[in-house]
Amino acid sequence: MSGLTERQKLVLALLVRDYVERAEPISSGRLVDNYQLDFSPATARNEMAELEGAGFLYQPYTSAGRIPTKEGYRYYVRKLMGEDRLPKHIQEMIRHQFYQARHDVDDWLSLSASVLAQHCGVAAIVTTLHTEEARFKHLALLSTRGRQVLVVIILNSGEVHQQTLVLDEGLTQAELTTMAERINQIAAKMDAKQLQQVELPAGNPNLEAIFRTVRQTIHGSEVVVAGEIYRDGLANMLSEPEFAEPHKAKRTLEIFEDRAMLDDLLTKTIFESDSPGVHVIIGGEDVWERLEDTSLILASYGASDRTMGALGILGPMRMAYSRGVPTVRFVSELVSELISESMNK
Amino acid sequence: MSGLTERQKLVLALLVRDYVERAEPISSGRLVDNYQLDFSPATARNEMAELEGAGFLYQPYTSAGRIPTKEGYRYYVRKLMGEDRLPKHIQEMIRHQFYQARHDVDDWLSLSASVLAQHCGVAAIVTTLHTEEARFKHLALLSTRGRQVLVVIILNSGEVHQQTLVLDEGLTQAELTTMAERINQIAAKMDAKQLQQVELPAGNPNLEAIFRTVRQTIHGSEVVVAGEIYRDGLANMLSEPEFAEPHKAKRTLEIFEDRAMLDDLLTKTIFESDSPGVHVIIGGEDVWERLEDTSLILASYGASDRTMGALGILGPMRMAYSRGVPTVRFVSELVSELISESMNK
DNA sequence: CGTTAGCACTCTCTTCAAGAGACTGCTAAA
DNA sequence: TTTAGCAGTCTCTTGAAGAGAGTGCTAACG
Repeated sequence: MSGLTERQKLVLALLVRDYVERAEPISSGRLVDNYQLDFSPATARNEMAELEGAGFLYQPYTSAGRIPTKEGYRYYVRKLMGEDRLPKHIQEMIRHQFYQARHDVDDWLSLSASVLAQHCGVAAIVTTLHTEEARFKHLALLSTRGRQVLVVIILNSGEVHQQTLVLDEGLTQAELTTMAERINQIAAKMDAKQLQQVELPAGNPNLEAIFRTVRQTIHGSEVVVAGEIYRDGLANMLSEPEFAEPHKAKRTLEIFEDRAMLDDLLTKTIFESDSPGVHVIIGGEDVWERLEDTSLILASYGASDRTMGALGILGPMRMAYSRGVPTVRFVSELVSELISESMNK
Repeated sequence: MSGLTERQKLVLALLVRDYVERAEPISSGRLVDNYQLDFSPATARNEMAELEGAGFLYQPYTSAGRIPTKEGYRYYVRKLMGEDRLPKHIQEMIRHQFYQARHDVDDWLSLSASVLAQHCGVAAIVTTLHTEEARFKHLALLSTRGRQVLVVIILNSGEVHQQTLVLDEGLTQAELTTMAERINQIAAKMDAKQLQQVELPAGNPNLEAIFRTVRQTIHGSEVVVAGEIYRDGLANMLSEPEFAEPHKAKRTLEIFEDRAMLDDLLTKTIFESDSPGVHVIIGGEDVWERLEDTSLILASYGASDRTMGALGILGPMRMAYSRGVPTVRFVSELVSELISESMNK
């Protein structure tokens, strides 16, 4: 589907780069001038019209320059940006900052936030994680065929467990729904220990069987929960022109303050994704509505293969991805390295 | 010096109240109307002119309404505001929020921040404190008379210790300065333990005597250091019209992110002040330049007589002091109470 | 056929002037 | 001492005009 010509890719890449820097719609003339392209503004205009058709650019109004769309940024990050390492001298600078700190995980983490904020000019987040016993949230019972029942259990984390069960006697869907309702009330928010202590009315083998399933599911489960959150660089963001309107700034700050939101975000991207490395979330990826104009660059850190938390940056969609991605990657690797070392001692 | 007539006080109080609510210059007509005063706008104008002369009000331009000055707010808070308790039903609401939380100091503190932010509509800060061993920062030696020398030692906290010492033999100021210089280099940033391990060149009784003084000073000293900082309600602030200009919002956010600044602020107001209770810092009290347009309401909390930290709110100078002061007081008392109880168990 | 110069057209942004509106300070009367 | 009345001041809004920036289209060019 990558039906873009090389020149179109070039135009898109340069336009994103230029727009990130200037925060103003980029015109054909400017682009050709600024990057000494060997074709004329008219040609650039044609390509830009093409890119607009493909959904990568838009004009704020007829006859203004172009601005990348969400899709434009995504294409840029995935295919055009390249995977540069952070320049050596910056790596050294950051290493130095870490070596000067006290040798203590807490310090490294809060330093990470500060370093990320400083080097990327946006807001930074670092979270620690720990696992917590799972709690029961919701149960649904679905009759499938004969005495077979599909048991769906939802944990407080949102995690879903499914299991089929064969009951002693067939029950109608209505009866199953009533029973599920009952269990939902009894077991609301309980953890494994509390569930163990529930005394069921005797003489209902179906109820007992289902409840046993619930107990087993919760018992074996752990839920990843964010612990501490370190934040830094909020003030940076307010320098960005996109936050000139206070209500936009407010929205972004609310995201930044909303632990539940951040937890969800980090869990979903870092822990439920199978691809390792740096994750870039552009404009909420059409999942998180509130992140409409916001982007994040996230990575996990930890000792060897054990993930201990997530770190990254948060900024306007017009963000220097080509700087942010290598920086986040480098810091996450550095912190992981430091933690591993300190654990081997 | 309180040379204001009763009516002037009334006008000032109402004007502050009204301005806090409306965030616009208040005119004589509006004031009389809104509060059904039994004198005419013309009279109000005369009083306002008087109050302007006294430095409590100003006009943003000729023939606009009036706005309170820093001094206006201070007078209001000190003399006019009254010392209302928080209304019973709000007290109950807040208590409820606390009783629903887990019974754990960390939770109480982060909850405090959230409650303060919510009820006062501004940003909230809660800090924990712990004492830490003092470290050496700087030494100055001043020759006073004959063999008498004034030893001035500065700790890392900024705390200053003075002591006079009588040396074996008189030294010139130049010699003293050199010696101080030498010690400053050797002992930089050392704590008591490190100072103990320093081996001095033998045969210099003066040096030894002075160094002994340094050791003793540092040894007995502890320094109060802020630990965790809980913040909440940042987003609230951006709703205030004073933060419509991004650079102002940025300045305030920078304060909020600047741990060193907050430490200094809290230490100076809460711990070096002798008056207990709630402290109101209006417009930086001409000490902290960066707090120019900002006000804080702070109080300490802790079990019985042991201060464990500080909490309070931070907002624009146009802040609802009459709501903030009782709220901060109540929350600080409530947290103290909860902590005391939990320690007695 | 792709590329490009030229140009008409569109839309925003700035500037300026005029007028409305909001308050004040002053004067003179109550 | 208080207050009605009023001239004067300053801001804010509105509208129109003009400059500026940039595009899309057309037609010419290699």
